[in-house]
Amino acid sequence: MTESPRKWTADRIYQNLRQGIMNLELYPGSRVTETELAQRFGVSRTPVREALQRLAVEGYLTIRPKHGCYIRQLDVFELAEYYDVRVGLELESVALMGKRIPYREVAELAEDWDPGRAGYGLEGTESFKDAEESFHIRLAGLCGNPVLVQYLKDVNNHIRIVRRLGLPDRDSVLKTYHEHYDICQRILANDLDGAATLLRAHIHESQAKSREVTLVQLERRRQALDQGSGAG
Amino acid sequence: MTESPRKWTADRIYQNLRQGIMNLELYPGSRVTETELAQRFGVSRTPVREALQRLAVEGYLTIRPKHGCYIRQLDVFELAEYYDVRVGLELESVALMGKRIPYREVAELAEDWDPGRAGYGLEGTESFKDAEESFHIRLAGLCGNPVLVQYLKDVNNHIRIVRRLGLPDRDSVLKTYHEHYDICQRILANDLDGAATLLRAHIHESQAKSREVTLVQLERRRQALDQGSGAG
DNA sequence: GAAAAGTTTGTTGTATACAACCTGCATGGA
DNA sequence: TCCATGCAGGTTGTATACAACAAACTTTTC
Repeated sequence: MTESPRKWTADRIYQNLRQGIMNLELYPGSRVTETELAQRFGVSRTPVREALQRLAVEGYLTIRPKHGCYIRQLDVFELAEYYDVRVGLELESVALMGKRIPYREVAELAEDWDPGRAGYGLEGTESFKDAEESFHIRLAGLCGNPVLVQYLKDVNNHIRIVRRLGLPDRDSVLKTYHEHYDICQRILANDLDGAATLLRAHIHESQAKSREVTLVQLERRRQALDQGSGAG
Repeated sequence: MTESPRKWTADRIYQNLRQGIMNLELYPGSRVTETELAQRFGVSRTPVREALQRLAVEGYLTIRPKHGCYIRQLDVFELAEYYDVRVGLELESVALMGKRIPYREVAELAEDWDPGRAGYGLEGTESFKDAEESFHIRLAGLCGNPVLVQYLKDVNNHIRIVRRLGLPDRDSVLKTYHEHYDICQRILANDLDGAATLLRAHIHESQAKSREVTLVQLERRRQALDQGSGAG
């Protein structure tokens, strides 16, 4: 889905809006109109429409037929549901490794998440969040099922918004290193069930954390936007 | 994703093309152009473009940027991958029932698939295929995670093409009844792990069957299209 | 005869015009 | 005071025009 610049204008708008939604610059629930966006980007409505339609299909916003587009609301319950889907997909990816365990690749992955050489400069940075997400994608990728990975990426698209909200402290970074490492080790030890159990717990922790963080951060962001004016 | 008629023209084209792709009237790999479709439906290119873009995002066709649209190839390996995703999602839905087992709804579902009162008129009909798919959607729906169900529906959209290819004989219909019924019974007996095991095996059987049937039927359909001319 | 360059045709991408429709408000009546 | 009707503004949905680009074909040259 994240192809290279496919259609210059339309794709630019798409990427731009997507980022805006992720960063909560486009506040959930707010309305955007094609005309307004077309003016803002200095293009016609056509590429804007294309971008909006894509975003709608992908779940970033909802289109009320003859009325307008609304940035998708973050619903804490719905977010939790996405996490459960993640569990289903990621656990199945581990199960699929039973056919042929990709020892070498898992070992490489484990090396990158060795708590001994943990990147202690990363805590509190966006890049740690990216790395965390990347771990799960890489791990799932090793099952040899690109379709599953595609679905997992799609799920990630929906939870990334909240995934980035709370910045992790040093302890939770280290904890993540340990957990990722342990999951890999279980796989290397041929204990796929054990890996699955750890993975499930790991994702459930994220799920719980996301629930705590969401409402607080959302409110904070709202206040910032209110003060900083309507960010035209 | 299967909303009611959202936008008259564009949605009509979308539904129409989607059906065409499902029924293999639009043969996999063939090219379609916006202009051609616009003429065929007697509308302008705009709604056609919208329909094509949706179909592209949903994976029914691929758009080569300045060249045209190609109906998605059916790849037997890829289809198998979709089946594995199904396993992941459906098994997780069963696992999620652990929080609160919906006895009454599962009992109703079991009743509908009681082998004793099996609908023996159904074998060989399209409606049996629909019912089969519906069982899995209903079952997953009972876990109380609409997002998961949405993903499962999406997966079904991709495998429905092949799911319908081979018509089932009487034996496999009865077998399906038994398996569906047994899965429900395990859940009612509070044996979610047992249900999961059965479910996994059940889906894997479909997966294997689909693999057999696909290539044969695909070839048959191709020949029919060749004989019956280009089906303008 | 083969390869390369220029041309031609066709298709998509974007801009704009117009029509249908929905929403909200104001006005009028009960 | 409350509800219904009509009007106005704004927004989307569709049609069409034009430009940019890609691929295929033809022509030319070696």
